[in-house]
Amino acid sequence: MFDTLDAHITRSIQLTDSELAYFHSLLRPVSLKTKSFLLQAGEICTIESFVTKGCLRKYCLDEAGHEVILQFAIEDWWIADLQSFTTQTPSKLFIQALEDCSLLTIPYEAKEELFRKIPAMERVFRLMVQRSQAALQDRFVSILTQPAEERYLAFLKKYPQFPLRIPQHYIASYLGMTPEFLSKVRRRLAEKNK
Amino acid sequence: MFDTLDAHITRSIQLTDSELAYFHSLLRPVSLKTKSFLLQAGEICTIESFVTKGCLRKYCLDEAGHEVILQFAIEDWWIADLQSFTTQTPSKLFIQALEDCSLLTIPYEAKEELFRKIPAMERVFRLMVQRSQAALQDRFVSILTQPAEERYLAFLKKYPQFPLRIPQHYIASYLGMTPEFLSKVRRRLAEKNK
DNA sequence: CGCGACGTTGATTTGCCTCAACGATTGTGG
DNA sequence: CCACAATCGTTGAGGCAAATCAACGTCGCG
Repeated sequence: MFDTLDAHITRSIQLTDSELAYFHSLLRPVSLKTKSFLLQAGEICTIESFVTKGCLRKYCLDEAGHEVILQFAIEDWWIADLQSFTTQTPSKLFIQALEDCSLLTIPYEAKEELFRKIPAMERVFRLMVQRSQAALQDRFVSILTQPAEERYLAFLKKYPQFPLRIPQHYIASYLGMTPEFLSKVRRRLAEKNK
Repeated sequence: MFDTLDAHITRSIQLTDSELAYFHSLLRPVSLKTKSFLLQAGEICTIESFVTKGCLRKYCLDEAGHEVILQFAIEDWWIADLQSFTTQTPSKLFIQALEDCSLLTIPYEAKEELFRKIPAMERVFRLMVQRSQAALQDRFVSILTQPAEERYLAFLKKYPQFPLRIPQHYIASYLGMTPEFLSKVRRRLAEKNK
């Protein structure tokens, strides 16, 4: 159960077996049914979650009520509203299961205790945030510079497995376009390849 | 010279005087003339810089050669291409002085040594990245959901001092619109307020 | 079976871009 | 210290990518 998570960590730092066991002792397994929410706007994000099975989406709503999807998370990804988690203030985001999920979660206080006992773990999480920052920056630039069709093709190339398990209108939202337009983009691509 | 930087750090962790002195010993002051580059695409980002005086911009170029401004940095901000810095691989970004600047820089190896000697410093930088991540996420959402006029008004409210020292076409790029269009947005706003 | 979720299609609209031209200001080398 | 170029902001005409709105077909599921 902890294997891929441990591999994840030991890529950044070395831990002794007892340190690893201590880390495991802080984690709480959680199951989540399709469409149920791990977090809703207004709540404080009390846990960070590592996905061992299933698929989730993190999104926010604009004033008009439109969803903007900020992240998908599948197996071996972490998901949380770090802003709310770190400051322990109400979130503006939703985290929802798109499939039945199994998670390993760590509560806020446990994570702080982990950092006190094993300061090197700060490094693991720092590098994690840096990677997600880099990914967000790439998306930011692509939205500003690439037309919808190129964004969709790049998405297919980077995450070929996602369209197999994620409804198309969520992918449209992730790519910053309407579901109708993504449908038209796909038709144009299909006609090209005839 | 170190005052605001120290205040910055002690907001996240407590350091002894000797730890602080050690940290200072790792920093190198750098001066930068207007329009000169701290980093150019293709180079490896070897330093992280804390701005004690002046103003810089960080940007990338798309295939068509258009600039996309990712960050402005003024006094008391850090600036670097973290992606390139962390992996020590060639950057795709430019960092350029918009005014004559004074910086406190820390080289890659010195930062690693700092983390080895004072692991708690990982926390300082983790929290820094988290804050910049949150800021980028807000910009991301605003570009996807707000029209140009609202983005500009929100920018003025958040950074009222920036238009006084940053050329307008750079602000347009930061807000994800053309300089021509920002000019038209401003005219419409001026006419409203008559 | 009936309903909701999902994807598609077409008609219309629009926010923003592109391109081109033009003043105003700055700064810099002769 | 002036002249000229570069930088910067503005304006207008025209075009386009993508949004909006509305209707419809198809699944899968309770």
